[in-house]
Amino acid sequence: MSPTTETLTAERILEATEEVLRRHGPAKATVVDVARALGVSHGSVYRHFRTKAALREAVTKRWLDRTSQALSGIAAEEGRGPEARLRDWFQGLFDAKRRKAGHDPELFATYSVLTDENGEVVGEHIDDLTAQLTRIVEAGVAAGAFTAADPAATARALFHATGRFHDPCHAREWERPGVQDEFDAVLDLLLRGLRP
Amino acid sequence: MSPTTETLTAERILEATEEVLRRHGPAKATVVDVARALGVSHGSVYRHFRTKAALREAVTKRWLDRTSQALSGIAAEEGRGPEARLRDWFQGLFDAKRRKAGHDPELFATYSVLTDENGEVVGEHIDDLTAQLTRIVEAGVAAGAFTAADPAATARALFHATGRFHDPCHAREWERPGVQDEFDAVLDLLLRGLRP
DNA sequence: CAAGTGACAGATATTGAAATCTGTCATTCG
DNA sequence: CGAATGACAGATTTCAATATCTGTCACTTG
Repeated sequence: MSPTTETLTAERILEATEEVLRRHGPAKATVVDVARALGVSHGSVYRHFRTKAALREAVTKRWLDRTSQALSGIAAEEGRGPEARLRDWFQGLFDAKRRKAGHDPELFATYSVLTDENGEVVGEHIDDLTAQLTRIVEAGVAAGAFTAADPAATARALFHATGRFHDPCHAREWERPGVQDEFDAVLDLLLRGLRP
Repeated sequence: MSPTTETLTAERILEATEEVLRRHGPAKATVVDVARALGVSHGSVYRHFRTKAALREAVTKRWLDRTSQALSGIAAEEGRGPEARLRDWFQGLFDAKRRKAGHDPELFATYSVLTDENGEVVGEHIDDLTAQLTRIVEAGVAAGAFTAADPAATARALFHATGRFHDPCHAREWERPGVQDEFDAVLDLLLRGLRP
């Protein structure tokens, strides 16, 4: 509480962990490094996170939450037609991923490792995204622009069918010329399939 | 040429290499192992394959060719409607992959490593598969069952949209309950999109 | 007494020397 | 003479010793 000593919070630890991951990469980032970065003993870190795995999981969750928040804006846009909204949402997802992967490949690789080891958290994130998608599909059905017996199932199918354009395991292919055309072709086909 | 000594052919080397890969895995399979398995010096192997990478590439190609051959039968089936043919083809692809991944995960992992390091060969294999798909789409268009301005582009879009059900990087998810439903949902959506 | 520490045991990672492998080529073998 | 060999240099991998890390906990500190 003194002016020079900030209290050690979970939030501060997460920030320091992100920084350590950015600097050292996922393989060499240690709890000791995090503690060093904060100027505390590693025992203090364990007071806030039971294990190293829990710490990494929390960082992963934070990162994924940030991404899905960015997209929720498009999902909520009420002004445009359902087709345009759906297209924009997927384009927004694709652009965000591609930008991250292209701009700082090492950091992207770091988070790919983290997501690989935290299937549970990733699953929740995907549930989050498909919930956003479901809302768009439902709005489309309500407006008579889409047909979907089970909007949630349809949303999941849309998400799976576009995996090539947002799943990290395809990141290498996002830089190839023509990916945007491939994306458009897939989305055209899917949107045709949604029409009544 | 003597009864006990077979001549050393590329074919025999490829067979021995597959066996060594099966036994030792991709990381520990060496050219020396292959030569030992054949009872020759490793120099002889280099007479048929310029490098270890070329040898592994040839094995990869053989394996991929076997898989695409198995599918070409369905692609050629003239008796059934285009929708059923398309569905069967993708179901055949999915089943084949899932069976391999589930039955011998280690061997599947071995070939996943091989395909990762041989992007070129994999690309040709995918061209092969999309060519089969293109034929099915074209037949559907000719029969008036499908609409597709550019059948080859549509075939590629179909292949991309179903990646989750044949791309090795999703192999972990193939054992989950409900995958078949997800597959059906995606295929339903795509088939709807193909209809005139 | 709540927040933080640091010594400790067992697990994991690093390191550098030794072993093995890759790819070449002059030589042998049939 | 063409196919096969095995010794070789440089690159890569293995292995065991050494160092570091993880997670705990009795203890200190403000």
